[in-house]
Amino acid sequence: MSPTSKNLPPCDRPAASPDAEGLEAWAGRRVAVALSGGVDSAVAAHGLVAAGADVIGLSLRLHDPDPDNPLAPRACCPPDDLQDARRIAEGLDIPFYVLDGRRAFDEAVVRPFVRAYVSGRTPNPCVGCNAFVKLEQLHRRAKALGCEALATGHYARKKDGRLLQAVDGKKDQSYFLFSVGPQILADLIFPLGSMRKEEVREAAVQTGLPVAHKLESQEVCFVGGAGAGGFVKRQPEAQGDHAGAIVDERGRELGRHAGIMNFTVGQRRGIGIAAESPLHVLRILPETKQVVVGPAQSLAAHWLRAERVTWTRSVAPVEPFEALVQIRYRDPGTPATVHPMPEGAEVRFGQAVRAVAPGQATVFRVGEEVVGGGWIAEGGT
RNA sequence: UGGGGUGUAGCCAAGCGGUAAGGCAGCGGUUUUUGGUGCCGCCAUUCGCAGGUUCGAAUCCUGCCACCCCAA
Repeated sequence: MSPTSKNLPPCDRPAASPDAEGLEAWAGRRVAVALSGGVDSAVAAHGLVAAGADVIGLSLRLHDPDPDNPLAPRACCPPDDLQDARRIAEGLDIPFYVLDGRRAFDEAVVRPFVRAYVSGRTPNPCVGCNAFVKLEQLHRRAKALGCEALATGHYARKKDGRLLQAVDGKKDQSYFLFSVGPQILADLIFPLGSMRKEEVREAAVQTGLPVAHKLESQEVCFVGGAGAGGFVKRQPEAQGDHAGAIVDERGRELGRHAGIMNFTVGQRRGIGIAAESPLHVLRILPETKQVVVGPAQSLAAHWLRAERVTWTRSVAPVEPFEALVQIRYRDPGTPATVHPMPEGAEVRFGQAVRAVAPGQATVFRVGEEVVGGGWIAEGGT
């Protein structure tokens, strides 16, 4: 059978599947809203309140401030934001609860983040945070509170129970949601999915939300000013010597580096070696602590192997299918054939992709639907 | 101490009388709910050193120093 999207299993659509379109449908119904303290979730909450829903605001405390390692000013989900979330809830006159997600966050996000760097991979903590911490915890509480659905400020859409990209391609966050299981996905609402960021911002200003002018978050939330490398170095898992050689593709030593955790595949800056053309990190070898560098063209790859692959539909595909595959956030996607395998998948690209970085999330799309994704284990030409 | 060559920013390197290209590295900013990429900007009052010629020298002359090669 030739690989085609026809090989995807049908989607079993729950009769009461809450879709994002038409918030009016939620009038009089109880809905929880995840409030981060930022603009997006505030507008989402406002939309539901305006639609006449019985809204409950929920926030999650993910980590405590570290006085020795102050957070970057634009980090997402800092503890301070809980105060903003509360102000928003008060302004909307809705009940507001804060859950303690600190332990789950540490176990499911921070520890794996550190382990990944120590073993030469480049983690994306935001994916796991969304799926394993935020949505998991908030969804459970929402259910316990008798809510029919959980709304979030993600830029993503749902249609017939399927996870779709947001209308605003620049802000689309469906990538971060690939590992949200079908059970939770069925109960999610994305009120911002059809809005553009400017419209959201405008709506926040119009309705006088207190956080209307807050900046976009754009840093790993728990990593302080010293950056990921500095944070990792301080962790118990990272004790010991991670320094090693910087070598070219033939294995010749070109220089030394202070620690494997300061590099990621594709990286150019910070290598510190002058060459005729810019050098990029090609591979990181944790066993020998070597960082292999070479010219940009050596970053081209045609396949990757993903592990811990999950599917957004309740029936996982078993046959190969054609998809648009993203290998990093904000990657428009490259045509490829996805071969589902037990616990994983192998992806063969129709054209070269640049810098396949182990540890990063790869997401499989068919049209605008996110059908699944996994974690990059390795890639090659 | 015979001969030849080269000395320009951290590295590579153009310039060969008219007032210091470019690349790499580095630094800063921008883009971005990860990392990275990309993009923008900055980065030699000075050309191994000391004299001289000239209106004017990195470019010409003299001397010195350093390194490289050939060679016996």
